[in-house]
Amino acid sequence: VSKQDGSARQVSAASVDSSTSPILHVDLDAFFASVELLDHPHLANRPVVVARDSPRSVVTAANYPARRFGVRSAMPLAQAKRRCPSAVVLEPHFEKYRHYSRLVMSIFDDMTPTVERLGIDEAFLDVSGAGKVLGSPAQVATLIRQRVRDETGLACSVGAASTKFVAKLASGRAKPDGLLVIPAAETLEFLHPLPVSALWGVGEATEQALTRHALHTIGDIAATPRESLQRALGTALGSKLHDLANGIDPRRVTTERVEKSVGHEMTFEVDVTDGEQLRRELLRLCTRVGARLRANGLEANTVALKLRYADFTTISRSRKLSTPSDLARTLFTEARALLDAVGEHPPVRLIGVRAEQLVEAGGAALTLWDQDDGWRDAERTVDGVTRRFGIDSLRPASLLSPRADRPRP
DNA sequence: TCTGGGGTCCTAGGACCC
DNA sequence: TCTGGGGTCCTAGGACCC
Repeated sequence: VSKQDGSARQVSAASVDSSTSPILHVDLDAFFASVELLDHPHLANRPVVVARDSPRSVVTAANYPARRFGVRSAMPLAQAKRRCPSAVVLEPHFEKYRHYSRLVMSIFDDMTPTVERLGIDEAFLDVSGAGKVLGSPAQVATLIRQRVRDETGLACSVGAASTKFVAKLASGRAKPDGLLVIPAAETLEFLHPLPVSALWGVGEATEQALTRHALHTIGDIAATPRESLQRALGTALGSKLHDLANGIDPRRVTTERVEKSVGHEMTFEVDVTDGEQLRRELLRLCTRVGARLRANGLEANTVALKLRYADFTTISRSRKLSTPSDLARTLFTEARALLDAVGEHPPVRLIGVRAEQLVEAGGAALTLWDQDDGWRDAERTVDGVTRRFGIDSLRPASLLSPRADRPRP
């Protein structure tokens, strides 16, 4: 096991045999915060938190100085400010993050065709075929880290291992700004002392269940019969954890991923009881979901509504459509019916809508307009025939109160 | 302390069909 | 009168990840 990083510990990764560790997991360090700091270099050594500065927001990202105060992603912003009053809060700029993400991912693409993106700031690479041209996995990892730094100014950490799961764990242990190689033969030696919470798929609830059974380390899990784990955690999870704890993870690095759902949700700054306001927000969300479906050439077979009440209980209601659709009007009609069917309910803090069971759309779709009132919708060409979906008849006002419906002049 | 927004996957019960 | 077994689909909820 060898670690190489930019700080005090300098163990040359080149001295370790990485030939049995062809799977790389590359993870950008404190990504959103690091991107923001490119524009504010004078803040680099101060605690910086990226978050929308609103009463109910949470921390989107924190740099390492802020983490020293115990600030973590997903922590309520109010709590983060109490822990670290000196923190500078910066608004997020997601378009900027997507830009840097594309730059970094294209560096990965230069190394191997086998790149699996995992969200905006990490990826798996299988570099087993890169040997002749670029060198060993450790040499590829070092090259990646250098290029990412030179070309974007960002730091990333890399884990190299024989499986995805161990590579991901290794990149986490390499942070910040490090490289950690786990040769295949040293996998169990690396895994077994780690706490169960390090396992992929073990969150708070599962950790508690494992603690109740006196299982604290990955080694404890490896030594427990598969059947016992399945009884304690369910068939699928029990089996998966047993495999991972024993270093078994047959998942390949795959390049293509099919989108399974598209959704938007929004938390109100103040809980909402007014039905008209809920429907207005629902319509806005459906408009965004419809636009995204059309932009991706997809149609939904199912529409799901999500409500979170003031006490944080969350319900969902879903319904299969008679025909797949990518139109905000259809999504909204269904979502509104689901909302109406809920009946009396407590004040709402979050409302969301999700398009599920996606299929490829039947023809080429165009987003045609983006009007002053914020409404957008499409026309669609199928087999050379263009069907137009009304404009004025789809104005938000007409959907909210059908009386306002009127034909297009 | 008071909990975002984007997703994926699993479980479980009931309907329905053969 | 008391009663199958399997398979699939649909829906609701929850855990988890970044």
